[in-house]
Order: sequence, then C-alpha cells, then structure tokens
Amino acid sequence: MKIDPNSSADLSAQIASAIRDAIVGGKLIVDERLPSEAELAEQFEVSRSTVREALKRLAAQSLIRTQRGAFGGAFVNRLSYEDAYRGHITTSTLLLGMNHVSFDTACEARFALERACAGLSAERRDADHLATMRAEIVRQAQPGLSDEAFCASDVAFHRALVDGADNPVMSYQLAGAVEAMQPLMNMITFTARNREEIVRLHELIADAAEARNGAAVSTALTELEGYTKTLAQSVFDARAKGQSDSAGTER
Amino acid sequence: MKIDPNSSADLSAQIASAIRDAIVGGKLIVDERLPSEAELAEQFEVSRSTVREALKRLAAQSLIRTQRGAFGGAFVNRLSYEDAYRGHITTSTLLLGMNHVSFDTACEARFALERACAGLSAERRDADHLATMRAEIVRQAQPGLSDEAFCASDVAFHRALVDGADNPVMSYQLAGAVEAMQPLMNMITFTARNREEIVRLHELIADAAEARNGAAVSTALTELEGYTKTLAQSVFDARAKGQSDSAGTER
DNA sequence: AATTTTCATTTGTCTGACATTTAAATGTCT
DNA sequence: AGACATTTAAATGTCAGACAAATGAAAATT
Repeated sequence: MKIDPNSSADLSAQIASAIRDAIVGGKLIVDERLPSEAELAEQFEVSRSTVREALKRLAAQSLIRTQRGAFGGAFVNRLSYEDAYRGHITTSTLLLGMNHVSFDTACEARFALERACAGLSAERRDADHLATMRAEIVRQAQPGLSDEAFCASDVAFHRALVDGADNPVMSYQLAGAVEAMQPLMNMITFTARNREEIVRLHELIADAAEARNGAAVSTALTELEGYTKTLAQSVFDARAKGQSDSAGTER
Repeated sequence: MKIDPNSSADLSAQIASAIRDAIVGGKLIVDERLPSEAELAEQFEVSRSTVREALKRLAAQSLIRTQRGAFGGAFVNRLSYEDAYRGHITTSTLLLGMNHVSFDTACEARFALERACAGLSAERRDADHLATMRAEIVRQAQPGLSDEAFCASDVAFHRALVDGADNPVMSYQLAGAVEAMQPLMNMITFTARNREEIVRLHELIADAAEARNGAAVSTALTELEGYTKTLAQSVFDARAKGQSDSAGTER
C-alpha cells in the first residue's frame, strides 16, 4: 500500500481509498485487524491524525469498526443488511430530494420494481407477511390518522409485500425505491376519499397475495401506480394554480 | 444542534449524525456553507480534530465537499447520480461478497429486477442503447476474450438494457443488482459453448428490444436466468466434487 | 483456584503550531 | 479608469505531542 504525497487529493482520502480497495479486493478479510493507528501512520508516512481521518471515512461506510483498549483497533466489518439498508435509504432519499426527480419518474421506478417482487412474494409469503399487510390496512382505515402516519403505514405495507419474496437481495435493493418515496408522498394531503381508494387497492393486493396469485398482485400494483400518479398530479395542479393566483394578486 | 458528551458513542460520530440529520431533514440546503471548523468546534464544545473527523465521515458519504482557502469551507453537496452509483455498487458488492449470499438468490433478484425494466426499455430505448447492446454482443463473440472481459461486457450489455428504460431512478437502483453480480459471475469459467448460448440469448434480447417487444425481452431474460443458474450449478458441483476428491487423497 | 491488581496497548480527545490554498482587498502602473 | 501585480486574511490540510479512557492479558494476592 503506497500513496502519492504529491497528488492533489487529501492524504486521508488517498489512504482511505487504499484501505477500501484492499477490503473490497479481498486482501483484508472480515474481522481482520488493521495495524494500529500509530503503525499505519508509520507505514503511510503521515501523522496519526491523518490516519484517523482516513479511518473515520471508512467507518462512515461501515467498512470498519473500532474498539478501544489493548488488543483493540480497527477491524474489517462484516457489512450487515441492516447497515446497508440504512445507508441505501438515506442515499436514495437524498438523491430524490436533491435532484428534482419528478414524482412520476420515482413512482414509475418504485412500482416497476415492486411488480418484480409480485410473483415471488405471492408464491413465498408466509402468514406473518400477510398479517402485517392486513394490520397496516386496518391502521390506514382509521379516521384520525395523520398524513405522515398514513404514509409510514403505506411504506410498512409495501415492505411486507417485498419481504414476502424472501430474497434479502431484493429487499435490500427495493428498500431504496420504496422508502425514499415517503418524503415525496408526504407532500400529498390525502382526503378521506383518497385513503378509501388506496385501502381498497391494498386490500386487493393482500387478497391476491393470500390467494398466491402473483398476476393479480401485479395488476393491483399497476392500478395503484396509476391512482397515485393522478392523485399527485391533481395535488400539484392545485398547488400550481394557487401559486399563480397569489402571484397575480401580489404584483 | 446539541450533543451528549456522556453518550457512549464517539463525539465525532454524534456530530456527524447531527449534521447529517440537518442535511437530510432539509435544514441545510444544497451548496449552503457550514460554519468553519473552528466555529463548529466552538458550537459543539469540542476540539477542531473532533469536528474534522465528523466532517470526514460526511465527506465519505458525499454529503459535503470541502474547499480550501479564504471563503472556502464545507458545503452541502448535491448528491450526483454518479456518486450515488459508485457508492451503491461498492456497498452491494461487499454485501454480496461478505454475507455468503447464494448465487441463486442474487441471480434471482438481478433478473427479476431487470425484467421490471424490460417493458419500459423496449418502449423507450433509443438507437444508442441498441447500438451498445449490439456492440457488446460482438465483443462477447470474440474468441480470445478473457472470462473477466466477457463478464464486464455482459454487465455493459445489461446496463444498456436497463438504461434504455430512461428512468434514472431505476438505473440507479438496478446498478447495485447488476454490477454486484460481476464478482460472482467471475467465479465461473465460460466454455466456448457456454458463451455461444449466452450470446444467442443476448441476441434474442436485442432483437426483442429492437422490435420494441417488451414481453419478448422479459421471456428472453427468464431464459437467460435459467441458463445462468444451471451453468453456475454445474460449476459449483464440479468444484465440490474436486474438493471432496482432493480431500480424500490428502488425508 | 478464584479473585483482584497491575500494566501495556490502543483508541478518543485536546492543544497548539505551521503549511497551503484561495479569493478578496489593496496597491501600482499605464 | 482599467488592467495587472501584490498583499493579506481566512480557511482547510497536516503535524507533533500530550493526556484520558477503555480493555484485555498477565501478574499478584487471597
């Protein structure tokens, strides 16, 4: 492992990169201990602070964990699904929030990917998944529910559907698409009539899942996609109209 | 923004968390400048080193960028698709590599998600996407190609298919599933006969995309999934047999 | 043998210093 | 007045050295 002290990049970034490559490339295996900060500083010919900054970068990506005390140090971390989940959702949320992705684009992606789970989920879902879906439907039908809680329950419902496919890789990949939609959905205010229709479609999905009918799940998802899009459209239209009205009175 | 100095967690992690929440929560907007390290140190009542470690954590997630010099500092970064891509692929690759996900599970997820793109891609793909697919097929048919290069071309082919859906959110989400499979695929040695069959299926996919026939793309993908799985199975079987043989002679 | 104490090691944090970069402010010349 | 060169202040990047806190191993004690 060697670095170029003349490069324009920060030394800590270069060092982090070198160690990251070693981990990703399999040269450092899970639970293996890295040299101590002092030793790394000597190896890379930098100060301990610089090494520490590099290690913090890796820790932020859950690539290493650190332990204090004698026989402590930095260890290559086994990346857990939970850690990966969290990071993936954060990144996806920011990506959607910062890049003015249209609601339709995000929505289209989400439902297309979710339909990819429909068949597998109908086939493999267990009683727990179904129970979760039913429970969330009940919650969604409660009258006093806030819009945020309604959206959160919506996410929980769909996550149960996705998890029903019993494929952790799919659950992980889908997490980004499903959860990152929540802030966008939160921009919508749902009328009682809207919620009724969404609950109806969720029931359709749950029924299809119960009957292990993947095609029906898929069809219901498509219908829900369409309804969500028109709902968002009407909300945005109303908002745009409100904007132009107030602009008209202001000037 | 306040932190708890009595918490078990590192101060730098707490500070990073606080700033991260502010960014994700929209309290800090894109391109906004954070206070200088010295000011942050004062606000959080920690030393500058601790603040720096926190900032490095955020930089590792591409949440901020730093600029030196007067009027420099840390700025909230607009998360680009490229940055998110890279991170997503790295994480997905590690996740698959470190958690002994079965080849079948990963393969199933990849093709299920890819089929989710089939319809949109057939509908929207432009001439470039098709040209890329054709070009990669030509490359894959070349006799001298190494297994690694063959796999890389395979990834490029499928990425073109996914990108054809013209939905950046899908491209981003799919990147993890498609690219992270490459190391797994690299464990397979492809005979000339294997490659022939894969090229044939790729041609089927390209033909279907050219004809804007999403259903045919989907069918071909399913066939390719099946072939890939049996191929991997035979390789693993052979390897297991070799293992037990050598184990038998060694002891 | 079990328990306690000591101890060396390692990370976490702080302080203070200097180098480097950068853009604004200032000065100078035409 | 405008173009160009110089200075300067502010900020990050890096370093060195120190101490605190944690932690498990080894030694000492009961």
